[in-house]
Amino acid sequence: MSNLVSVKFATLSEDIAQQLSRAIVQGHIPQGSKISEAELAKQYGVSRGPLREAIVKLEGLGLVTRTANVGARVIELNIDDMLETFAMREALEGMAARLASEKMPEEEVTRLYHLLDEHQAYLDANHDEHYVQQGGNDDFHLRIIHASGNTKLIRLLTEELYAVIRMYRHHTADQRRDPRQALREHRAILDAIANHEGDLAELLMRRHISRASQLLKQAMEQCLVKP
Amino acid sequence: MSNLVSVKFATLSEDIAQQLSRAIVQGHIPQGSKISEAELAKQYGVSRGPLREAIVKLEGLGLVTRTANVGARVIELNIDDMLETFAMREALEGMAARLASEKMPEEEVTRLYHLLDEHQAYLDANHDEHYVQQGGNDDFHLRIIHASGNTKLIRLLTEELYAVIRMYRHHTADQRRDPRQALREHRAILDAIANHEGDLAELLMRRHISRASQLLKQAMEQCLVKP
DNA sequence: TAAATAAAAATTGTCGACAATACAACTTGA
DNA sequence: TCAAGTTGTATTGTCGACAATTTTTATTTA
Repeated sequence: MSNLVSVKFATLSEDIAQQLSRAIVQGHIPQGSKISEAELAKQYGVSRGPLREAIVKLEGLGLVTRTANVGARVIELNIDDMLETFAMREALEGMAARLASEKMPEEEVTRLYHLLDEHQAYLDANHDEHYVQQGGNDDFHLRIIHASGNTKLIRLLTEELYAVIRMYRHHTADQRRDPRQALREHRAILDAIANHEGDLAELLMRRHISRASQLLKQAMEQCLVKP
Repeated sequence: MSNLVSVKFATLSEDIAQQLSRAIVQGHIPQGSKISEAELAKQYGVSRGPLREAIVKLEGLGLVTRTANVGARVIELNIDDMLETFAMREALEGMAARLASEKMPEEEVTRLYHLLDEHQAYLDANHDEHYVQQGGNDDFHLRIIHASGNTKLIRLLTEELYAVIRMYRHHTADQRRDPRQALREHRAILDAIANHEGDLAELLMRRHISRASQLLKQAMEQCLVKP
């Protein structure tokens, strides 16, 4: 009986999985900590069955690691793992950008240009304070991913990889020291997509993500924000 | 109490997940069929608990889809899904080839050349009958993937994506009509890796996989081998 | 006959209890 | 004192039973 709102899902298991995922991503359950079934079950007011099922799902998402007869632990963030994750993200989002440049409808291109204009305006108004776009519908990357039209790719990126990616964002200090640069890169990517230049869109997206991973790496080297 | 050998895993859940996975990939449990918890539990001689856990894992692997209060169904293979899967595979294995060209040790390069020679000899001896390399240690692709050194990439490709990919291989007729062409492509990829030409290795791997998906598509259009 | 409703059966979701395993503390013997 | 073995406790793995939901079947009505 802990968390604020318990959005009612169809089953307890889904509900718990969702809550646990958020708790881990946002650091309420610290990295490397042990997941005690009995404890969490009592905490969330359910029996161990659904909770266990939720943990198995989290293992599939890569948020926890499980060992037989020992239990589950929250993953620990480190630079090597981050680089690995971002290498995969580079490959997959690059492909998404390529596909998007073939399939994105004109209206969505227009809407995305408007979105970038809004971001620009935000930066102008807020003294370059970087905008947070964590998974909302106004996240440029998510829009590109969805425009790829590849449902499997969408699922993998948005439901699996992004859980870990958000975790890295949450646990490291504000790494975007030059949000205008990121915005310029977004605009270049969108230009390529608008012109249906798949190769270029992929290239630019990969560079963009590669650069982000380097920035994140630097941020992690300086200080890993401990929960 | 059905399957031939029940390799003893640490937990029943792992054991069942493994067996179910094989049964689905090999078509012993037909596509689109319903997974009845009670029935399978009796069949494998376990209670519904571990079996349920196994099903949740299979859902994570994308082998079954689950809907609340209704149950799990084996996925149904179709061309669109196949193309989606192979698009992801193209992106990820392309990245793997790129990384492998940076990290693969000389000895492994030599061993892989020998492996390709063996394949060549096999084709010469067996009248171009295509060699089956389903997930064994002599699978060229798996060796490249492992040489990438990216553990997350390895896990995703070998444990998740390849389950579905093997399923497509199993359920479609012999699609490789020109195994020598595939071998030539493998050799070209390995050449690029040996020369540490990451860009080229990635490009060639992507072309290779793209070509394979086109062949598979043609095979599926002609006849989907029903179980 | 067909559609709509209600009862029944089957299946999934959840729970509490027991068994098996792992880890810690303690004892024993050299 | 230290190593090995033993016991005890805590945690996970598994099970069978009950509750909730869906699907099927039977019944009623237009």
